[in-house]
Amino acid sequence: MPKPNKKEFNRESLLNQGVVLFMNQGYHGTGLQEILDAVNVPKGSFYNYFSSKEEFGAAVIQHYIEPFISRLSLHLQQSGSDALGAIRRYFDELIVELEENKFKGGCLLGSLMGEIGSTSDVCQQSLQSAIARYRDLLQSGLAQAQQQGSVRTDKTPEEMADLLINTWQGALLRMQIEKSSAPIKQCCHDLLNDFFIR
Amino acid sequence: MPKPNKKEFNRESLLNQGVVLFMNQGYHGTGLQEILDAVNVPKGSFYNYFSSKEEFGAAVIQHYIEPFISRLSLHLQQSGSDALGAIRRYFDELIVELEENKFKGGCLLGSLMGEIGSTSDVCQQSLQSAIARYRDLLQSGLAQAQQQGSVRTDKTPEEMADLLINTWQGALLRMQIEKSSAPIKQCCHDLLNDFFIR
DNA sequence: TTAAGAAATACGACCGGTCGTTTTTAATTA
DNA sequence: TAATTAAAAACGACCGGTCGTATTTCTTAA
Repeated sequence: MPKPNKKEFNRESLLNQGVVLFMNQGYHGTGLQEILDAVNVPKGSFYNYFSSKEEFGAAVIQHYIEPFISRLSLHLQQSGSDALGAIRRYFDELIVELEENKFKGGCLLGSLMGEIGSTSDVCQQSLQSAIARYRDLLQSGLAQAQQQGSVRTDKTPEEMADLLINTWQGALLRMQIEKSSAPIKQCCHDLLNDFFIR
Repeated sequence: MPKPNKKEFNRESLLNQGVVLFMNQGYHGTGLQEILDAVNVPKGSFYNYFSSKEEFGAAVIQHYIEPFISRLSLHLQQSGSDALGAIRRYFDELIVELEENKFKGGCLLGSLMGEIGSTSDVCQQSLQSAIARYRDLLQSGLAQAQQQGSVRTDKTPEEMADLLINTWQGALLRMQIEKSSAPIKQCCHDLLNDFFIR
């Protein structure tokens, strides 16, 4: 019989809900009770899944970044000779989704970097590794684009990947308080259609 | 005799401490008690100065941005025919100070945008106006630089000011978790010494 | 100038609630 | 029955905010 594996299901549900609530209300602004209620897991059971809120937060961060890496990775391997186009299409997809969400909550990584990046070592390390993985992928895409001749070669792929990530993060913050997608659109335009090509 | 004006002094002390603690621990991560203890103001007195924690947060935001506007403004009016140089020197100053602080706490605006930008209307508006004032000043500086021939003219000063602010914010977040000034240095270099000049 | 009255501020105790976590009990499995 | 896991109950600490009251400051009138 297919074991329901309720434990793994609950764990996943908690992580999913953690992403949503941490993104909308922040880490300290979200109580465990709120997360547990949303997925119908008793409070006493939480510590069967995670050893503390802090460790849970670190796990939420890793859980959050996974889909983004998968999607960007897919875009890159699909469009063989147009890596820059793949990156453009990937961010365009994100913009569409952010507009659908009415600009509620930008990027969990950005929000948590500011809120607990300096106070929680565990979460800081998780943020570091999440961003590093994301950056490495973006960097490899930009390196491809350089070889394909669509991106300037007088800057390293790493430098450009970092710049793109940082500007994107800042633009997401602006988007939230301006309630407009203009900042993120301009971010992509300025970098992907101007600065990175020469 | 010089009137002590204890009220105004206490109010200022609370705002100063609010900046420090909100920056290091976030809004929800900082209790009123902690702020009050640090400046020796009793709990019951807080609400003679501010009507709620939320309004206090909004006031802290305005209090925070003021020195930055003054400093940038001073740099701009001091260097008559080199507005771009003034902007460069202003950011270089910030970088030095951030390095001295060992990268603890980047920018209060960035942190609070992510944490409460979507949940507190009062603070969201305060963040909006603070950033708008800062952006307008930076924009006027870039416009000067354009007239002086040191900055490209095929982009509007507004667009460049927004890009610089957003990238700077993102770089500050990265700085915090990487514990390195490399992101903010690269931000200034990429924009002020490359993208903005042609 | 002074006395009296009104208003604002100072202050600590305390409110109901929620926080993250631990301990204890109940249920399940071996 | 013994061992393992789930969940309920309880824990102290702390949250933002309110209370009554004591003190100061400001306003007014004599």
